[in-house]
Amino acid sequence: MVDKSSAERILAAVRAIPRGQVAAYGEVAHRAGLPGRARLVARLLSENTDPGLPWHRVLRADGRIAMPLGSEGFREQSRRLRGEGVAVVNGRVDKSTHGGKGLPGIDEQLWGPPPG
DNA sequence: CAGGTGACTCTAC
DNA sequence: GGTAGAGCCACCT
Repeated sequence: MVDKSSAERILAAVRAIPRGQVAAYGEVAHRAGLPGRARLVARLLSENTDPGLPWHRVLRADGRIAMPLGSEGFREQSRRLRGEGVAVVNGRVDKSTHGGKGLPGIDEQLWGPPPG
């Protein structure tokens, strides 16, 4: 793995996000080996058309969905997240209730520094 | 080459 | 908890 295209690394990092978990644009970019390219991640997701890509697991740094409430993409993202057991409240991912299912803490799984 | 834009992020108030 | 400003990178006009 020397250097595939930045896009491929980013897409790989997004696909690497476990089901029921979420990651921030900057976090994904960092994992992809592209620190500071959060905007590049956003642009890729906007251009991406792969239905198998868990793009809905990518949120902003504050846990907010990176789209206006009521927007088509917003509803799609929130719906998919809920389908995975992730609670979405007011356009924001609830990392406290876990949906009341006893799911692992999202913030402790992926929001902190990446595991070694 | 300069200026504007965006599914971003950080710091300061 | 919020808003405002600046920094950031890739792309378009």
